[in-house]
Amino acid sequence: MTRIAIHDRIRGDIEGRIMSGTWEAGHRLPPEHAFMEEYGCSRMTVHKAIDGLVDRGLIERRKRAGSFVAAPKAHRAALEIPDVAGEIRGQGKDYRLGLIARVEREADGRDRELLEIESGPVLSLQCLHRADGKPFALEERLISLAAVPAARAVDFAQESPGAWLLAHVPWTDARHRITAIAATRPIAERLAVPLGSPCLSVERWTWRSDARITYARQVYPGDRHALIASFLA
Amino acid sequence: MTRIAIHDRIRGDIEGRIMSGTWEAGHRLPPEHAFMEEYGCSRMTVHKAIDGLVDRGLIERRKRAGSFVAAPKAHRAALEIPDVAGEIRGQGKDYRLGLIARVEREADGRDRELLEIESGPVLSLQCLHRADGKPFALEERLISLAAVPAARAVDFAQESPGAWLLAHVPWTDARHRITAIAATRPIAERLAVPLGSPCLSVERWTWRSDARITYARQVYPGDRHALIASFLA
DNA sequence: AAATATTTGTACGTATGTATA
DNA sequence: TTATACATACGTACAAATATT
Repeated sequence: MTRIAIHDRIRGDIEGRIMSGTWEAGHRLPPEHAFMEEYGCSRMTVHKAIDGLVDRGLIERRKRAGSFVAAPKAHRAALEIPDVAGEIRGQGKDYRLGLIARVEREADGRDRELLEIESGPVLSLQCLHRADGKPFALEERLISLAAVPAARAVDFAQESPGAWLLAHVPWTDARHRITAIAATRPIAERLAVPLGSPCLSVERWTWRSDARITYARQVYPGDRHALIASFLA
Repeated sequence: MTRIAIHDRIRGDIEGRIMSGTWEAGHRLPPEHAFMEEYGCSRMTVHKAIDGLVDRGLIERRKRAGSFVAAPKAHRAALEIPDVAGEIRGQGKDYRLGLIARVEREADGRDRELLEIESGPVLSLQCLHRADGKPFALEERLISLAAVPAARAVDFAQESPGAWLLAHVPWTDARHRITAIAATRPIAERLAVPLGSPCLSVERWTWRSDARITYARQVYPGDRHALIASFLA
């Protein structure tokens, strides 16, 4: 029983040698032929193993020259940005959604800027996510109704906009901007924190192909929330 | 001239149909045989094309059942965390490093906790990164000298600890924690911001295999700095 | 409950193209 | 210029998992 695929074993072996420091950045790997012999497999199989490492940025290939251990890049970390509802429930807490405002309108200047659209109808939402009754995050969201007409019919008092969009709208690109801000009066009141206290602001722009779908800004009380990012292989 | 690889073309075509919404989440793709005929290529080639999409999480495969468009997962974003010096220079600004404190000592209670070590010598550094003369970030760093003895000999008044470690020490894992904090008095003074003003705190723990290498905490003035994370394919 | 057919998973060996030290 | 080493693709084969009959 070939419990583990040959290419996975080769990949793992190489990865181990890189991670352990045996093969440092810039080290030239043996040519694929050498692995063929070492593992008694075909070159395709070796190639596939290395393919995986190239995808992960651990190895760079240059024709004629060979395959090399890549120089460590700047730290890249994978930041999980789950929808707020899922995050709260994942902590075993009771999630409740409060819809503060829902407005359908023609895009005004700010809407156009944030959604990068010329014109068109937008849905503007403001809501407060609560965990075990306590304010958890304040969310401001713009949805381009031209891009997502179905959003008109959704009852966002029941379903959080993030969760609904995630489930119904595929995106091709998203960009996040994370800053620390001081709580303004409306934020302080909604989140029940002192005026001016530090808050974490996470803004997200989401595209599908070249159309902006939605803009969201979530504000968390700074002392009660942290974003965790893990090393990205 | 085969300008573009067949598998890349197939992959792109499928990706397009998913992204455009033509194939929604849960949609079953035609079997690999169908693509063989459509593109007049071998199954290996089709398989490789789909492999790429599986790696990116766009498609899930089940034997006998087929390949399916995956449900969109929670957002994962790639957070670039370059070393501060590189980041400042990348913005075309003049980088200067100020070493505030450098202490070599036996690990005290807090050191042991942050580095997850029983005991041993540590190097504690505090420094201020400046961009065009203005305070940019305050860094507090602990290095386990048992794991990185070479750090003893480095002149961290010349080279930023982040850059040196990145270049000299391979890591296998890192974890980041991002929060918003209020500037304490020492922070406010070093960064030249008002006491209590919001700051972005980025903490990082770095491992090699199972040994903790270093702990770092960087504090940025909240209104002058943002972390940018892009969608992770 | 068991047999069958379908579909993906892995790997082989071969061939030819391409960039480059 | 040439030999090397990666890049792509072919066709074949059998294994593994699982819907369907």
